[in-house]
This record gives sequence, structure tokens and C-alpha cells, in this order.
Amino acid sequence: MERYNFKLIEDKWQAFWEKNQNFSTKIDKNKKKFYCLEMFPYPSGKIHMGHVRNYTIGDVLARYKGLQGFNVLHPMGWDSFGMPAENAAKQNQLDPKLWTEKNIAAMKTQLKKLGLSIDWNREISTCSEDYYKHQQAFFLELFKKKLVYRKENYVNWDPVDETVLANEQVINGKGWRSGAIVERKKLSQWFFNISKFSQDLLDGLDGLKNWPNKVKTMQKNWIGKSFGCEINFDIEGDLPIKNIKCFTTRPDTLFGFSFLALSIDHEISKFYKNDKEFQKFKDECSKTGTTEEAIAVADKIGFKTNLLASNPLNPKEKMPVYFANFVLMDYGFGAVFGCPAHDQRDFDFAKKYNLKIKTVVRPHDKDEKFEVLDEAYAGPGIIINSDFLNGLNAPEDAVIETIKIIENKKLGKKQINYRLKDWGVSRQRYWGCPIPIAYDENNNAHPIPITMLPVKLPQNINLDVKGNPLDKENEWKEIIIDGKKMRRETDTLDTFVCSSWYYLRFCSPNHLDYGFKKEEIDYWMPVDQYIGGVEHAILHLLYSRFFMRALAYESSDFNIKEPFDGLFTQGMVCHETYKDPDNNWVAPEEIENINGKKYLKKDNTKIITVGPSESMSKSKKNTIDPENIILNYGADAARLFILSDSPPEKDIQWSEEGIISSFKFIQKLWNLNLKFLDEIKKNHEKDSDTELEKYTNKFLKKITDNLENFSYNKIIANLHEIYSFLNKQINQKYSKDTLIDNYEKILISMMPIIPHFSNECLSLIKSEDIKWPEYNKNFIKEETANIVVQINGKKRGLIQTKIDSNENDIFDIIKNDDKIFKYLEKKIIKRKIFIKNKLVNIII
RNA sequence: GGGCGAAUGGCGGAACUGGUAGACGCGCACGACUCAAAAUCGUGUUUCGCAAGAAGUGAGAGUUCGAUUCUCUCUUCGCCCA
Repeated sequence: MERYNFKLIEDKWQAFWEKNQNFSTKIDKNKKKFYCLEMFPYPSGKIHMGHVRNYTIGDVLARYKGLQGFNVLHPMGWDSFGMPAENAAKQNQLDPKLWTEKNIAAMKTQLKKLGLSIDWNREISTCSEDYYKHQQAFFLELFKKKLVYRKENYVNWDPVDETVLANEQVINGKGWRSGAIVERKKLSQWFFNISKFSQDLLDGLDGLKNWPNKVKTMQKNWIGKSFGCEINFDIEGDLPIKNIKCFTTRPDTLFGFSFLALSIDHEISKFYKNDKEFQKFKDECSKTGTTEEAIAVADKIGFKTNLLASNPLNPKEKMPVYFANFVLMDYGFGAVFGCPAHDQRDFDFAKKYNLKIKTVVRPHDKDEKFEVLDEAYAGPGIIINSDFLNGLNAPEDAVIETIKIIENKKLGKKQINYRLKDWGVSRQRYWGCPIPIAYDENNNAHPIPITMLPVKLPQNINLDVKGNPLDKENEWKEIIIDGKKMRRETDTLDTFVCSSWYYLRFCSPNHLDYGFKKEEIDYWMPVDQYIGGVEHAILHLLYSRFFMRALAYESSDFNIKEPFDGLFTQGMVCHETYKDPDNNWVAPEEIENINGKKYLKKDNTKIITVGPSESMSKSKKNTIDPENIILNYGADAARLFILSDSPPEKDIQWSEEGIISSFKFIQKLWNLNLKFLDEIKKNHEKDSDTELEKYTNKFLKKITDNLENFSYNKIIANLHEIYSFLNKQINQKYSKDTLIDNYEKILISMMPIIPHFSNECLSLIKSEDIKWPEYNKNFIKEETANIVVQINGKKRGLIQTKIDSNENDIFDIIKNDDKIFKYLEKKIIKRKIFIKNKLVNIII
């Protein structure tokens, strides 16, 4: 048999598509559009298997929609600002720009070898001036709409590297690079007012019918709407403070009040500015990171004031006021009332400072004597020890009732609170989009005029400095606006800003005046199917949803709110892990298989222990390089394997056996194709072709259904089935026309999966009018049905009948079937269940 | 600690709205071809049992004529958040 030369054929078709510009797209108002987008990659230098999976899934969809006649937009670009470039530059004395561009070129070559149906004319890169110029214009637009503002906020500060760290760079409270204990430090930073849209972002989730519920739930929790009430506590003491406002979701536990806790940034902290003890306490607090997690894990500590707060519902009760490290200024009013019996944090705090713990809720299964002793009880129950609230159902009824009372007594009011905080976009980094702002001598911020955009990053600067390199560029910092000398903002934008609108830019990648052209986004947006990893379920997707709203805000010519109509989150690519006897990770290519055991290749004596399959990572040395796979097995085989076995939303296990099997399958299909070419030369005359037609149409139905449902793994099973069928049946002397007609349809249906192979085979018999084959319903109809015969719910036989046979017909057959009938002899039939074309169940 | 999800042969995974559990692939076994091996092709492959048959979808209960599918409790794992 002739070998299938995948190298030759894949190169041929990739060159063909490029030459004919098959995937370059233009607006065509006579055609329905389909915008298929995969999350664009960070240009690290090499594609990994995760990319292969992500882009193969997207490509299957894009090609399928194209064959169906949609005008498909399927672009690709680069999320090319960010820290790795800056770090690499520091280490190797390189220019981040050159490093990034080199990586992009390399990855583009690799992606092209996968045979993706991408419109490369629309390629964008977020670090190019053409891109970030528009981003700066958007920033100014948001500034004008007052959706951007500046405020002081805490950052994770690495005191050794003198740099700000992102949350994920803080590991166990220490800087990832220096190992220094991370501090909280206040910096003046730019914020996007995303919280203004909290309710709208929450409401919008209901309309996203084609998003996984999992992601919607995660976003919902992240926005964290809570229903509660603000309460005024009267204050007594030696300060000019009459009352403090608190937010709580559990006003019903107010009789359990035992202290008031304030954030160290609460406005009354100004009275303690000169208190040395307070300053010491504040320093202590600043050693905790800024994440909610860090604060939750940290020891609960407090600083007692001389103030007393009285319980609004029982003014005689006066409790101490503390500053506490677990109260956040961003949430509520930076003040909470402590109810130790029913909140674990408050409980820990009360234990530490010996405060009263009064039980005010009893679980439904406990009596009035129930008392909280060792841990807080936060569950539902009945209110006790609470005067006029006693007997109410907590939390539901009790919360509503208490709020009513509080409102009547004018002690506070009902309030809705959101956990979602404003988005801090300032990064003290070089390799990012410069913020188009300048400061005058009084430190007032002024937008840099739009005509002066882009604010370009300076090149050839010294990166090997502590802190933000841009801050050291004194010449660059100087700017003259309207004849006035000013100083540029040296922070750059969070890279999440770049990815919050790139899907718009793909619609008008070369438009010079603005980030997009209205006519073009009106046609292409929203993205019909967005595909990427679940790790972006919260931030990136929420920021994108915000960005659309921010652009539409106070704008009449922008009416789309949701950028992504459909979302699909694919699983990770995993591989077995290996360790040598010394407990070192070993890469798959260092291993040799001898008699079912795995040995270290180098010395052939050390036995390797096989560990569980885990997501591919360099640290565990269980990565597989896609470039080698494509080189050795071809893009079609790689695509075939990455789609088989596991549903796209679940993790997939990469294996050597698997990719080899896919590779062999393509060879088998090729052999079948040669057989077919032989067969049609024979030109049989036969009119009983229905079996082939039936099988083909059933196959087309299955494959279409599976494509629609993202059941791509089942499509591979369908391909194996159609292969076995054809391989056995092709020499059944079907007539030439029927054979060609059906084979064509089958080949077209394989085009989304293995495009090079199917295009090659198809080109040998057909070159025009290639479109997705609709299945013919007449061939799908069954004429017979297999009926399961159950006796007392147990399967006792299987009989074949004409389709739609009635109960009596089936019982006639059963009576004549000895194998089944023996169970019924001399028995009284109590009941019969009959499901048409499926089963009968006889109860005796 | 909270939320979401998952658990099916030796392995990855199928099973539509409650109706034949194990599609398809890997692995394994046997056979054909071969001097031989590789490759390829064919057959078989949930478990126990010679068989008839029985058991069987993480564990335990429940609803139902019938449960991998629905409900409850538990266990383990994964992801996200704290």
C-alpha cells in the first residue's frame, strides 16, 4: 500500500489556502455572519498543547460554519504586553519589543502548521502602537465619562525588589522572586469604575443562554450581591464622634452584638495619627497581603479604642470599639458589628480579646438553652435571647423583620451591597500600555490631548533598575501640553485592559481613526462563539463585559452590551508524570519501554515510577512539544487525537499510543480512499444502493448533531464507524454515481476535523460547490425496531418487529418465542408496560 | 470553610427527554500473512461461572413496572473562591 505523505499534502493545502486567501473575510450583508473567536495567546515563544486543543476546537467550528454557508470571521492575535517579556529582557539584556516580535514570528509559523482557517490579514498585537493608541483613546473617553478615577489604594509591595507585585506573585505572603515578606503599601492608582455596573453585569448573566452555568455562577459569586442593612451606632467617648455607620447582612443577630470593628483606614483613624501604639498596630496589619485570602488566613488582631458603641436596639448595652485587621475599607463602610456567636471571624476575635459571646440563634433541632461554646453557629434557626425578635425564623424572616424595625426607629435603612470592587488598572511596569495622563506641578491629572496619541513607550532604556523603569526616564517623563511643562504618568495599564476589547479590533484591524468602525462591529459583533480556558471565567470575561458597557455608556451609537453570545470553556491537556528513583521528575522522551516496564533511557537500569496524569507543566516535565508532534505525525493526526477520547470541556490525557493510533487511522482512511478510486473505475450498474445511502445519511445526522453540541469526541467515534462500514462495503458493487455521491458527502463532513486529508481526497473527485451535506430524512427512517422484552424489569430477550408495531403484535411474537415464553408459562400476568418501538415489561 | 462539578471494564470515555450499560479508541489475548520480527488484517475482550445463569455504573437508602440518569445521606477527587 502507498504511504500517505502527510508532509507533502499538508504543505500543499496550507500553501493553497494562503495563495487563494480562502479564509480572509469581508462584510457581506447577503450572508449570515459567524464570529468564532478563541482566546488569543501570550507570545511566550512556543505553542503548547493547550493552544493546540483550544485552536483545534475553534477551527472545527469555524470550518463547519463556513461549509454551512456562514460568512465566518476567525481571527488571531497576540496578547503581547506583560511581565514575561520584561523579565526575559532583564535576564538576557534584550529589548522586550524584539523579544516579543521574535516570539510572535515563531508561534505564527507553528500555528500555521496546524492548518487553522484563520484570517491572518486581521492579525493584531496589543503591544503595537497601532493597537495601544486606540486603547489610550478609550482610556480618555472613559476619563471623560468619569468612569476612570484616581485614588490611593493598597498594593502588595516587595521591599527588596522595590516593586509592586500582582496577587499571584505573592506566595505564602512572600515575593515570588525575592522571597521578602510582602507589605501593604498605599499608592495613588487609576481605577475603572466597574462597580457602577455591578447590577447590570449581574442582570446581563441571565441573557447569556449559551454560557456554561458554571461560569455564570462564578461571576455571580464574584459580583457578590448581598442584601442587608446599614445601621447607625451611637458612640460615646473622648473623640468628637457621635455615630458610626455599619453594613451588615445579619441585622437579626443584633442582640448578639459585643464589639464594633473598624478598618484601620476608617475615617476616625485620623484621630490616632499621633498614637504610637496605633501606628505600631497599623504596621503590624500592613504585613498582611492585600488579598481577601491573605486577610482571612491572617491572625485576627485588634486595637482597642476608648470609644463605646451602644446597641441600637438596646441602648443600655454599650460595647467596645476596635480597629481590626479583618475589616476591609472597600466593603460596606469599613465598619462591622461583631456578633461572635454567629460569625466565626467575630468568634475568634472575641475569644482573643475576652469579649462577650451571646447566643441569639438556636438551630431548629436544639432548644432555648442552646449555647455557642467552641465555634460560631452560622446556620439557620430560631431567634432567642433577643427581646421582641424572639421566635422569628433566622435568617429569612428575622432579617426582613429587623430591617423594618430599624427603619421605623430611624436607626438605619435597607441596603444592597456588592463585593465587586473597582478595577485597579495601574501597573508599575515598563512593558505595558502607557496611561495617557500628565501631571502639572500641583500633581493634578490632565488627559494628554488625543492629537498627541499614541503616548509611545521609550525604547532602549535601562530595565535593570529597582522599581518601575519608566519612572527613571527623566527625559521621557517631560511633556509640554498647551505650552505648560508637565510630567507624564509612568504607570502602565494592566494587560487585562488590552484583552478587554481586542475582539472589537478584529472587526476593524486596520482602521486608523478609532479602535473600530461602527459599521463593522454592527455587522460582526457579538462574538458568536468564544472559546478558551476556564481560568479566565471571572476576570477577563467580566472585564470584557464591563468594557462594552463602558463604551456604550452615554453613547447613542453603541448598542451591544454583551461581547460574547456563546462561551465554551475547554479542559486542560494532561500527561502521565514520571519520576526516577531519586524522586526527580523525568520527561517522557527520556524514558524507554522494556517489557512493559519503564526505564531511564540514559542508563537503562533505573526504573521509572509512573505517577498520575496531571495538567502539562514544565515543572513536572510532562509537557509534549506540539512542533515535534506535527513534524512526526502531521497536523491532521494531532487534530484528530486532541479531539478524540475526551469531551472538549473535560481534561484530556495525551498519550503516545493515542497519537500513534490517530496517525494510523489517517493511513487507513488513505488506503480506503485508494480502494474507492479503484472501485469507481469499475463502473458497476446496480440500483440497490439504499444500504449505503441509509448508512451515510445516518452518519451525517450523527456528525451534524455532534458538531452542534460540541461532542467532538463522538465525531471521532463516528469516523471510525463509517470507516469500518465503508471498508467492508465499498466493493459491494454499488453504482458509481451513488458511491461518488455518498463518499463526497462523507469527505466533506470530515473537513472540519482533518482538513488537509479530506481536501486532498475530495479534490480527486470534486472541486466545486463544496458545501455542508444535509442529511436526507427519508433514509433515516427505521423500518424495524428491536424491542427489549423484560419480565419483572429484567431483560429476558430481544425481538425484532416492524416499526410502530402494536402491543398485540408483539405479544404474538413473544408467545412463539420459547426462550422468552418459558418465563411466562403457568404464570398470571399482573401488568404489562408497553413503550412503542422500545420495550415491553411484563409483571408476573 | 463556601460554591460548582465529577465518580461507569485494565485505561480514556459512550448511553437522546427514566427504557438493551460499556459505543468508539487504547491496552491485552488468540489467529492470518512472514524464515522471523515490525507493520497490516481478522476474531475476542465488564466480572464470576464449563454452562444455564448470576452480579454489576464510588457507598448506602428512597421514588418507579424499570434508575448510570431523579431525590436524600455519606465517601473520594477536581476546579473556583475564601
